Parts: sequence; structure tokens; C-alpha cells
Amino acid sequence: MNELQTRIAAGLERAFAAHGFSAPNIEALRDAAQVSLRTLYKYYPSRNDMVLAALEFRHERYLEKIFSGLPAAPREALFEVIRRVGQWMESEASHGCLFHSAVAAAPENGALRHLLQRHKQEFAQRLAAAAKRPENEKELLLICEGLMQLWPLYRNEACESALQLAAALLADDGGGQPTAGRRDLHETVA
Amino acid sequence: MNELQTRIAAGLERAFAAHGFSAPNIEALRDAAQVSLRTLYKYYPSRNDMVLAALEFRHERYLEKIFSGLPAAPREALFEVIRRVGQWMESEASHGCLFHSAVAAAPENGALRHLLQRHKQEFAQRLAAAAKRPENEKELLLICEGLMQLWPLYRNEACESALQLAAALLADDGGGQPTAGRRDLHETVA
DNA sequence: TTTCAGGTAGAATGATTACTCTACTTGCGT
DNA sequence: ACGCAAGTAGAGTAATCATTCTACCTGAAA
Repeated sequence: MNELQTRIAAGLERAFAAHGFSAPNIEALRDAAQVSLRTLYKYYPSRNDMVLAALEFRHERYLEKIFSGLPAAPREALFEVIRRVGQWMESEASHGCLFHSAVAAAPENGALRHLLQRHKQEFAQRLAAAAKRPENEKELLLICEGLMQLWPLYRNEACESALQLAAALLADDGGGQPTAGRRDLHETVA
Repeated sequence: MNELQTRIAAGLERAFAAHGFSAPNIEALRDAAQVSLRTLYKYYPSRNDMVLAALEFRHERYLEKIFSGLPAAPREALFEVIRRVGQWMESEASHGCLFHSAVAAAPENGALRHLLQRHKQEFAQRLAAAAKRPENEKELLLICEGLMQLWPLYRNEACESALQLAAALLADDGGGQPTAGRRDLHETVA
């Protein structure tokens, strides 16, 4: 992964984030990457490879931005992650999560679906770890996913809703379960 | 909206749900609609109109399936909606919400974004009404959106997470708010 | 000085696509 | 019997796109 290659990936990410995954043709991608067609194809031999490269690049950038330098206190860390996701949407993803967009644009593409899965699972694990709530990994991911989907509709209010739900989840001891069948707790509740 | 027209819309919905919005070409859509090319274009004069027709059709079908014959008790109604969303994903949308997919596939399309907004807002309103929690409309929508996004990853466990969050929200009296700045409550809390 | 790895610019190709058009059929009201 | 509204079947068109190919440039190592 040399320096030119990452510069290309960064350009590709910008292009796909700005115009989605269907619209930009190769020429537009080349303009965004600021290299010649030949070089572009040298490192990423098909359009699909370009999509994957852009997403890989974004994945790293996203995790860095969300999880670096979080507060140590689990509760505060959780709220901070949610706020940062809101900021990320504001500044970089106002049309919604790029990974979901990519899969939506090419639902038969297995490599893409796999990348989405890895992206979400790594995010969920790191969030659960930061919040010291491994037993609520899925619920925490659900809140963030919901936030990202609501963002285009409600902007900042979506963020406040997510914070409220997170607070409710932390406050909840599992007391008011739907119809019996309490959540299985082989793990300790912090 | 004559009978043939709705039959075509139903076929289009099936095609887009099965293969996404990019893949199917006009010929595939015609096969799904089971009409001639000429008739297809007569009622829906461009591919974009076909997409809109499919989504309109799905919108009606979705609301019908989720909200008809709900329990009267608000708490049970809420849980039942969540379960039905899970069933809907299982049987009809295993690749994720079709409205989000459509917008993701054509993010510059204003009519599509508008339709997405209407769809989500109507769903949110009806859910909040059924759960008798108008002050939590956004939080309830967030839970369902999160559920739909998590579904492809976790299937039924996503549903249980959504139920748990809903229960936590109902149990929560707004006590444990993030960092000061309590939620503004000009509306009464039920 | 020569060589060559690695870059640029952009034309050519072949496949695909949305959409249009022509020609033909069928069922029904008068 | 006839006309016609509304359907089918499918060939034709013009544009777009991903990918490949040709020709040229440049800077540093030998």
C-alpha cells in the first residue's frame, strides 16, 4: 500500500461519498483520484475494486475518528461516541452510511456485503468495549444504526433521541421485559 | 389507477425487492410486470417512474401489514409492531429497507428522497399513536430503523434487541440524562 | 548517456441500456 | 360486419460506460 495508492483511495472515497455509488463513472473517479486512467486501473483493476478500496479507506478513517481519545468513564464514553457519530454524519455522511449505500447499490455483491458486516461488527465491538457493556453490544449498535438512518430526516434531533435511548438502556435493569422470556444473562451486568 | 396498473406496480415491487434498484434492466422489469414494453411505458413513462410506482405500492402494503389489527394496549401494540417489522424483514426485505436502498442507489433524486421522508414520517406517526407515546416519536422510529439495519446481520436477535430497547424506553422516566441539558419537555410525559 | 520503471493523455472498442417505433392481434360497442 | 381502444412482440437507435490500447513524458540509477 504505497503513498500514491492511498491518495487514490482517499479521492475515491470522496467521490463516492459525494455522489453515491452508481452515478460516478470511471472518468469522474479518475478526476477525483487525480491520476491517469492507466494508473487508476493499475492499482484497482476494476470499478468494483475501486469501491472496495474507498470503503476500506473510510473504515479506517471512521474508527479513528469515533474511538480515539475517548473518556475512560464508560457512561461518558458511550455518550461521546454517539455525539461523534452525529458529527460524522454532519460533516461527512449527510446522505447516510456509505457502507449501507454501497450494498444497496449492488446487493448481489458478496465481497461488499462481507465488508459491511466486518465494518459494523468491528464498530459494535469497540463501542461495547468503550461503554463496558459487552452484554449490550447489539443494542448499542442498534442505537447508532438508527441514529445514522434518522440523521438525514431530523439532523441534530436524531442525535438527542439516540442519547436518550442510550441513557434509558443504561438505566434499564432488564425489569420490564415484553412478554416473559427475560433476556438471558450468563454475563454479569455492570 | 386501474387494475392492470396496480398489477404492474406489484410486479415492479417484486423485481426491485429481489434484485435491488440498479441491476434490473427494463427487460427484466417487463418480465416481472408481465406486460409488453409498450404497456409498461404507457403507465410508467420512464424507469424512474417505475421505481416510484414500486415504492408507492410497497408503502401501502407495508403500513397495512404493520398497523392493521394491533392490540389496543399501547405497550403491547408497540411490541407487536416491532415483532411485525421483524417478520416483514424476514419474509419481504431480507436485504434491508427498500426505501433506503432506492435512495442509496440514486442519491441525487429529489422525488425519491421526498418519498422516503414521507414513508418514514407516516410510519413514525402511526407507531407513536399506536404506542400512545407522541413525545417519543423519534425514539420509536429510531428503534425500528435500527432493527431494519441490524436485521441482515443478526436476523432474529436484532428483533430481541429492539424489544429490549423499547422496554427500556418505556421504563425510562428521563431520569438519567447525559450531561445536564435535560430533554426539553413542553409536551406532557404520559 | 542510456535505460527503464512508472507516470500522463486520451482514442478505440465492445457491450449494455433506456427508450422509441413499426407491425400485428384481440375483444367489444354499435 | 366494422372500427377502434388497448394490448403483444420485438427490432432499431442513440448514448453511455467500463475497460484496453497506443503514444508520449520524466527523473533517477547504472
